[in-house]
Amino acid sequence: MLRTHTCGELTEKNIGQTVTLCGWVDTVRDHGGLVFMDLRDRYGKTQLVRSGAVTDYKSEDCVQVTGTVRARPKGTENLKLVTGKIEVASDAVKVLSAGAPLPFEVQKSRQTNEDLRLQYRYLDLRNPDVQKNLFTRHRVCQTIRRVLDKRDFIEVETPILTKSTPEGARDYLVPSRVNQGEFFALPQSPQLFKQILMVSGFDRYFQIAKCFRDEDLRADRQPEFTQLDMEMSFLEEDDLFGVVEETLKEILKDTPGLSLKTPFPRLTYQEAMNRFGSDKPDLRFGMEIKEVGTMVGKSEFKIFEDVIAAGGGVVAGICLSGGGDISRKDIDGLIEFSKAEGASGLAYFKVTSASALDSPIAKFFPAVSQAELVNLFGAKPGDLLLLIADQKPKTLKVLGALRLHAAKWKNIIPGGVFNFSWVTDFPLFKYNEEEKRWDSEHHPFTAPNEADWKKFKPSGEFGKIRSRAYDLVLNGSEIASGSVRIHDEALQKEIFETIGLNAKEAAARFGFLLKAFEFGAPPHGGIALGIDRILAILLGLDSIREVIAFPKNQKAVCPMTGAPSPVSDRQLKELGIKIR
RNA sequence: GGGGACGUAGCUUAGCUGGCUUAAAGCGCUGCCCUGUCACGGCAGAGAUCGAGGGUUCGAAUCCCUUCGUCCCCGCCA
Repeated sequence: MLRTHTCGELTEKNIGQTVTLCGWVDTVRDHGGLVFMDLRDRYGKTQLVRSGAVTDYKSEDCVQVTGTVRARPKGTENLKLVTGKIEVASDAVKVLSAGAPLPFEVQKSRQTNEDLRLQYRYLDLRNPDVQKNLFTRHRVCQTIRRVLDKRDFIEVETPILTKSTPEGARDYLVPSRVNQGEFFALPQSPQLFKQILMVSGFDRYFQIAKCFRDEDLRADRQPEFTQLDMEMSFLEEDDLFGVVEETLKEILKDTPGLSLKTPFPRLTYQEAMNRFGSDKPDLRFGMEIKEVGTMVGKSEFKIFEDVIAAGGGVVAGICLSGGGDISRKDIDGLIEFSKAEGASGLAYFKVTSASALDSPIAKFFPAVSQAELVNLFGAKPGDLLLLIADQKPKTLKVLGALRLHAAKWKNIIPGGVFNFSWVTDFPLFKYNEEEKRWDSEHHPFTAPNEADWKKFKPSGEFGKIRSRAYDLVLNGSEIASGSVRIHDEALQKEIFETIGLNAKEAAARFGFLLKAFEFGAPPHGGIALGIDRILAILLGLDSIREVIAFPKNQKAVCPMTGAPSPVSDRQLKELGIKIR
């Protein structure tokens, strides 16, 4: 009887059986008439086939082998690369589809020029190492659906062709043929639809949703990406954090050898900025920022004195463990880096003893101050102190960047660690210098911290108002962002007024949402998790392109299909569009 | 829009302070040899207008300018 197997399914139990195997030829070895091949299935598993004298096939041909499973002869059974103890002695090898000469070796595609990989993505994806990423992605999505279904979430598809609401990122626009001169936009996120679903009473919604943003690309940013979008009614932050933590815990269970402690630690935005100079702090290592203002304020170093005297200025720094042996050239590199980040300079001190510093500017600091500095940072001889003096926000930002830069350079960030944390209490607004007005930091439907709103709104101190927005951070990457929303019509109007959106404009953009809110909107909130980013980090990959089947390159072009591409005049005419 | 890196056989790279290069190596490819190999081994061979264009020079893969392509970062990403 004929039985069909994939390579990975065959074991010693199959010895004696006649099987048909289909797959791709991984390698062929010819030993003077005795020919062996490794046949590869879709899991990247290979099976050794002893194929007699048949040689009219080669690497990456798609073949069908019929033969008998049998034990390997003594001395050849302990092999690493193929199923060790058995082999298939073929009676017939049929080439189902011959492979053309290869542009690169499939097994080594990860070492190949990425442009070529993407151009021949189908071959790149034959590489088991690359294929594994998509299998993991599938597994993660199944886990998400299982966990959320069990928790009574319902997955709802929202439109891909939708309304342009030009805020935030640029929209991808789609011209309408039926309504010439009018455009759909591809969704930047299902944000408004999921809030409307709350109004409809689906109080637990999720969607594994494609989102589109027409902005410049990065290793962790593609024009189309996937997010796990969620929204819940009648929730408090803790409810949502719990669901997300449970989901991630289950996801990490799929990855052997990893465990996850919940609940995740929480930091406020202010804390994150003060301690790490970032709203997405990498907590895998210390090197926290310390403000040193008062003790160096007593120094005779004029630059520091002036900054502090100016008001709003601070002196703060970090301690680079073991950085004391830094060369003059590398110091210059750090100074240049700091300046590129906006600092006017960088002060550095090599720690020479438990109480003494070595630096071109050390002479301006009395021995007491030097000892205090060493003490403050808990520095050891051989460490390097890096200080920035400027207005507080800029100082923190530069030190945050410097902290990451120096840690990467010194290779002190541990690998194989997954460090999740919540960052809460983001500011509600940020000041737009160009437009001379306040903008929403997150989006205009984000609920303010109630106490802050009451306290600072009347006095117009909008910058001090915290919001109920939160981010989830993994190893220094923002992997999720969400908020408790506004469900009160009057409050929503006040927010619009604050960001300079009059009733008419608000109605034109979000009228459908505001209208929906008139009919009994429940308190609600939600979050969106970047699936691509999470996968890339969990799999230890540098780019989300590795976890996307058919990604775009840095110029937002698909090297395989050549998209985007010009269209015919006829198509344009039908759409009523003229190209300049 | 700005800063940086890279571009040399099908692939990965070396050479690049100008001439010892008739551009080198590994992998892959082709042919021959080998009956237990699995990163097989041995022998032989094909394969490169050094991304493109221009310039400097007696002489350019190498220096200069322009241009194209890819990647990383800043800006941008509510």
